[in-house]
Amino acid sequence: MKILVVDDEALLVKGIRFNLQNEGYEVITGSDGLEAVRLVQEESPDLVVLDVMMPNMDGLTACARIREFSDVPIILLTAKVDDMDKLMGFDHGTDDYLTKPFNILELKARIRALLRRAGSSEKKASANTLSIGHISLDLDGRNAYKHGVLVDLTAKEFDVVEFLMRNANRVYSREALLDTIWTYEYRSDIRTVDVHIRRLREKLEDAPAQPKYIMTKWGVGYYFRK
Amino acid sequence: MKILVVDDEALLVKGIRFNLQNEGYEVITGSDGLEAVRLVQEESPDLVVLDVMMPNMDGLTACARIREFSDVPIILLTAKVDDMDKLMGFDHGTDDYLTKPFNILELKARIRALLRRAGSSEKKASANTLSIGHISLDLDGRNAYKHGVLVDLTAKEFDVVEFLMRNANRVYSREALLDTIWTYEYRSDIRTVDVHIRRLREKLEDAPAQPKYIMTKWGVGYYFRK
DNA sequence: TCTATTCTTTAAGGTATTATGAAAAAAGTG
DNA sequence: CACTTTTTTCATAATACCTTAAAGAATAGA
Repeated sequence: MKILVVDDEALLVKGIRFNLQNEGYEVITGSDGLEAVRLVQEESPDLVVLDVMMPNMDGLTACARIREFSDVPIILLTAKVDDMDKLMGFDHGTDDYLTKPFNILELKARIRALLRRAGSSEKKASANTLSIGHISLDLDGRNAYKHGVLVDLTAKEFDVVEFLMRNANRVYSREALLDTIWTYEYRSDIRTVDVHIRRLREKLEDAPAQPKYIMTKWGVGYYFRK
Repeated sequence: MKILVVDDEALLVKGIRFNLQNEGYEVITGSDGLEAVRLVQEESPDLVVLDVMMPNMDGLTACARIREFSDVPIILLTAKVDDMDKLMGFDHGTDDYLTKPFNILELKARIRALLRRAGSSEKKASANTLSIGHISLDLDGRNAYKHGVLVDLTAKEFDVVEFLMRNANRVYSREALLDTIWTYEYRSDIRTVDVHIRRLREKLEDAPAQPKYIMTKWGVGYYFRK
């Protein structure tokens, strides 16, 4: 799966590329609207991530231009909430949009959803779950189950446990977790992670004080034990 | 891989150079911000390590200047925690930063990570392990295995055994170990190393009193026998 | 064998890190 | 705008870890 990412913030593009490549996607990048149109023509990617605010040609115009010859799925990134208004009113052929700052997990989720939808003619919607021990996640419904019993997790709690389960047995520092699960430009109190871990243990572990899955690696960080 | 290290503390630069060269990197050095910018232009290194506090031109300015013509990965070294605030905005084009004093292992790890990320177009995250005899390390999870059985190591224990295994058959004095694995400017009791070695033997050797891997070189230091 | 030196082991105190409780701040909702 | 829920922050308690010190064991050299 080839994904085109176009934004004039080089650092952001770099971060997105890194994350998507880790996910197994092929990533090509550009930095303005004209380039976006050209790259869609030349590379025919499977999906496009496009910033609204860009030099030369803005994302909305680029989007419309692309639609003249392709119906590749397009995700727009908007910086200001004001931009949303424009998006809502006009039909530029956008398939989805994301307001900055967003977290990488969210972008990944949307990309997965769009790609699945695009190729849904052949693919069956397989029950999308992730289970380790007595804990399992329903990724579509964003529900968690403990011993098969539904447990109510908040959005962030789900993000945290999903990330840890996807990368079970791998230790992540609080900093690393903040960087990937929280919004990419925000650095909040490091202890926030501890509190989320505690809530998850309360909700998912049989004995929260002696966790069997949501583990602490002393002096390093947290991990989900498989 | 060519790495540029710029810091006005000659001793620190020397230490870093020594360590990176041991790792197989080509190292060039400078001592102030102006020199940093010049050397990036002239030598086009693959990565830059830059101190924030320097004569002539500070690291942040140098970083921004370099970004005008190059997107080489840059790691900033900051002495005071106050400096961190400035970095937090990171519009300087920094890719990573490290607070002094740091230990060499951490710097190496960050360099490895950045280089991998920079050239990640080819590489995929492979199971990252290190095995000698019946002892193996899972570098991602920071777990150790003895005869394939998980053994719980503390953060420092893991650092020590990882270092020794990476440099198997090579003897290190206690001083050398303190310098590389502990923070570089700190000199704690020399016996601390002994205690860590003992714990490692307890956890990893079949017969801790007759070690087969974690060896003593009498009158010199310790090494991991391959 | 004896002595000096170096290494191993033990145990305890201090330090740094994590867990917990509670409450403020922020984000949704109707 | 009031109300609920979620997220973040902060303070304190609990605890794992690291370091230190000191005594005992092993080694090398005389």
